[in-house]
Amino acid sequence: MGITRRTKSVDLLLAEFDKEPGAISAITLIERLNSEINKTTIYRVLDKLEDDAILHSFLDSNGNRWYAKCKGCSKHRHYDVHPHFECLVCGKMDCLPVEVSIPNIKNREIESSQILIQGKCEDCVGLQSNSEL
Amino acid sequence: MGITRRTKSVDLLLAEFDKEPGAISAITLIERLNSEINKTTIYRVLDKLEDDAILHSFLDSNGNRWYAKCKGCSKHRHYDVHPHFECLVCGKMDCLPVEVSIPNIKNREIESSQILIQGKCEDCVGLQSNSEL
DNA sequence: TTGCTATTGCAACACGGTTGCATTAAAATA
DNA sequence: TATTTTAATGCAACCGTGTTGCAATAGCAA
Repeated sequence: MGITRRTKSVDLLLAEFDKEPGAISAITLIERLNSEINKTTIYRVLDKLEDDAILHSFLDSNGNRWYAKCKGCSKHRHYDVHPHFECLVCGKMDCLPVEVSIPNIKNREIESSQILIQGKCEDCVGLQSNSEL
Repeated sequence: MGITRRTKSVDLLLAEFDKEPGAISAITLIERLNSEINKTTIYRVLDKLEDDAILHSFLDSNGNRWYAKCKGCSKHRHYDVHPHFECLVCGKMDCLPVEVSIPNIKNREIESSQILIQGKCEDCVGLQSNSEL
């Protein structure tokens, strides 16, 4: 069941995703908004925004959940075949506008798939790390 | 730091992976072995077996960790580009002997990637579900 | 303005995993 | 074989992310 009432919590959470082009972790949202919204509420609203296909979520390599705005996710089916990219230098996470094709696998039926890529993002790929100096 | 002494815990854990062709979750191992090994020890031994590239680990869609025997993982680098397949019917998890190629992404440097595919496994793909009857 | 009920905050809990520390037991050495 | 060293273990207590139950609050339709 999705969102039926426009509340302060919904507005505040959506505002965070308007500020930020990439994904935001649930933990970060709780840190940023804890003076204004209770964490239980944050989890509940995120859940509903995902039901409504306004956000989609995925896990990072630590098992923590991240949320990002849906682009082209329908209410009935999430087309989340795009990979998520985690920058190991700055920690930024974003949705890659690429499609990775999962090959058909003999005798198996694929329902969904998640791809997490880790490396250096555009901002960090040029930078020299301390250990390389 | 990997394993330096052959202990009961190491033997018991390795025996579990000899019984089972697929992956086993940490939770399952704790359930199965809790009368013989303390859970702290289980986590510690799994960690070391991973350091030694005897096992590799990955997360499922709930953020729970699974372990599987390494085939072709070197001590220095894990070649875990193979996807992991989670059967949504029977819960079985296994390593797919396929390589999925991650395309190069402009201005980014890829260090590693994880692919989790969900669907029906070989044993469950033919079965009729109750809702379809 | 009233009434219905979705939403919220709070406290307590669930659960996978970790830490610190005293004890035990591999295995190297004598 | 007996001794010594120290890796490995068990235990209790803890940590962090997320959930639940319930009473209070606040959208919003009538």
